Amino acid sequence: MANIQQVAKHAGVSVATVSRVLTGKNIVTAKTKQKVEEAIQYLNYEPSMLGRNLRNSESRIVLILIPTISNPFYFEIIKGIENMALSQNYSILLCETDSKPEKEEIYFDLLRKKMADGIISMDPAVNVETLKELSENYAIIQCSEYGGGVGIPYVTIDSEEASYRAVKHLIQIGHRKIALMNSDEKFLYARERRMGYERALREHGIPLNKDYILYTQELGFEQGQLAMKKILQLEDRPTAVFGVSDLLAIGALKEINAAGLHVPNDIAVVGFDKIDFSNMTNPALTTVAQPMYKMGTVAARMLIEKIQGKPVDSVVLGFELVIRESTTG
Amino acid sequence: MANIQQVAKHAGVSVATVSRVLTGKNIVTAKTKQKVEEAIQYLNYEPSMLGRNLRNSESRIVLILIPTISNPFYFEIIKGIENMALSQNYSILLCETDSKPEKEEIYFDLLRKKMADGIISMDPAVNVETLKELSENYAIIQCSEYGGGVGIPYVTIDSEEASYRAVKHLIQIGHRKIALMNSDEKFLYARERRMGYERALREHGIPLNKDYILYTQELGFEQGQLAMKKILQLEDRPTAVFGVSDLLAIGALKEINAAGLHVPNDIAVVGFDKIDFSNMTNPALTTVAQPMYKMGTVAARMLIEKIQGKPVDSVVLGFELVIRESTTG
DNA sequence: GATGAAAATGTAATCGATTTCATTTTACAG
DNA sequence: CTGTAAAATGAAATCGATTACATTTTCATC
Repeated sequence: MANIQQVAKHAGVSVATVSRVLTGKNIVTAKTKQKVEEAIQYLNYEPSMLGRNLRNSESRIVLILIPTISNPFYFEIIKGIENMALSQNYSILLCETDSKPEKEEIYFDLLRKKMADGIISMDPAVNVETLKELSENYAIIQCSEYGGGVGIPYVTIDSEEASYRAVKHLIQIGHRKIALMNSDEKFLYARERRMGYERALREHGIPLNKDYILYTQELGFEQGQLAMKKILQLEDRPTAVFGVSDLLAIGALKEINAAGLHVPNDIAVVGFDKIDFSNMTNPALTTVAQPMYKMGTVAARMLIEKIQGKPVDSVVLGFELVIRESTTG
Repeated sequence: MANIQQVAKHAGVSVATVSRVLTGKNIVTAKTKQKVEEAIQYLNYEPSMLGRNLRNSESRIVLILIPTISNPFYFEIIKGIENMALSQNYSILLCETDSKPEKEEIYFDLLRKKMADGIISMDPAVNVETLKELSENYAIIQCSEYGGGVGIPYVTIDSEEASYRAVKHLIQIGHRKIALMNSDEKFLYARERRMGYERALREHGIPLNKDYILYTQELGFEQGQLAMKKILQLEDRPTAVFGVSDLLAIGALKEINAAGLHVPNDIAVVGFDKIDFSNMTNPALTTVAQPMYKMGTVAARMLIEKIQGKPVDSVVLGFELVIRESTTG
């Protein structure tokens, strides 16, 4: 509980000198340095971030905005962000918005009140207006999800292409009746994924069937079950389902099994994200793997550069189709 | 980017008066209050937590120590902690230790450097010595996991009784050959759960079979698969498996399915924790539900009271056995 | 209108560090 | 031994709030 004053006094030097030893930037005689270090040892001194942060006008905390902590999709990204942040002496504060503006505001306020130095937003439902406004004065990066054309740097993958490749895979193994379980198209990624889906069909001369496209409010397991229920009731039942999240696809799996049908023999299933659980289901899920860890580290680096006032450019990363039992038996 | 000085100047009052308006504690004339509020509006002023925190010698941040963010078991607890913390104007910093002392130290340092006001530890592998030492000067609560007899307040459930009830359920539906997939017994909860298992067997006159007790390094899916592989190779194959975490049980499920056996007809499975995914598997998992959200709110309240210097007592919460398809078909 | 207590406001110290600028010490050449 | 430039150190301002204490204002009462 000692402070820098007491260390200075005990070492017989000024606080400035102690500070120099602490930050290690300025030159200090080996002898005085040792005196100071002994005093630090003796008093069990730990520099207070409160004082340092005030003086430096920084908090060394970055915010990560996610809609919900329950979606494992964010795990690897968060790990990536965290490791990069930690290596630069930043701590991360995980902010669950529940896609509610009120909760979002709590965290925006943290930024305004200097409790945080920047934000990495992964919430597709984020208020883009406010975000845009904040980005004029604060460091903000969009990760994975992004609102187009607002001038906020982002890191993401090519959703359209990823979706195209997933559907193309289904077509190549013989499917022509392919359902799409999509998210609300107010989200850019949802529009892009539908476009990829349509492009694959078009390219293979498969006519678009509106009944095969379903929209869900959220990307969770229950929504997947519900959507699958509807699909199973269609007269001309699809032989394959592409869900834009693994949780949706896992919900579909469960529902198909419950109906006494077999995956992939009766219906093949493809997911999106390659969350840990996509490998634990029965059968294991074919899915699109985003480079999540990488995405996290890139986002963190971009944010820190933004905080330091450097200019940063948006980044589009690659992806990979992981073929497993739910499409190939 | 205005500070309190500028607000005071613009409103024609002293900084003390502005501060009084901000904190709302001291009495200020309606007229001056209005002047100040107008100035705040006009200058777009937001009080800096950096200044406030230094002056108040607090950071209003609490740390949550978890071994890994990938285990969904922690979700609900975290939500509980977060909501309670938020309501008291605290923010939470999620700290993944990977059960590594080095990472743990990073977060302990945050506490020592006044970057955090307290810690809720959910890491069973935490260094209890250091924790004990820290608890003399800082606010610390153990949640869910705890090292006994170190004098740090904790909130948990009665693991022995929960385990006893889970095994008793298996016995009641006719099983006598019951395997236990347990965690390393260096953890108190692992010892308690084995004791509950043994008590249930003893009470029903079932002799203990050492071969039926397996130990895993971690509580993950892969460890569950591995353990199940071993169990399937036993000469006298068990008809039921009790895993001390849902992830272990889900690993077992997958492995049983892969071996062409049926759950629960060939082998019944029981998990522990009632994570979201325990309901998404095929079949849905019978499991022990811990009151996770409640546990989180209680832990947070205890921590905040500790921070405020109040004395706090440990709490043991109830649990519930959730019977689903993996034991009853 | 004077008086005094209560209410409102202001002044200045404080929290704990960093950093600019001034001063002292060191080291080396002459 | 002296002079001087460079290196080391110190004094004090600063970051932005809160608050103890001092001072001023208000207002009921006589």
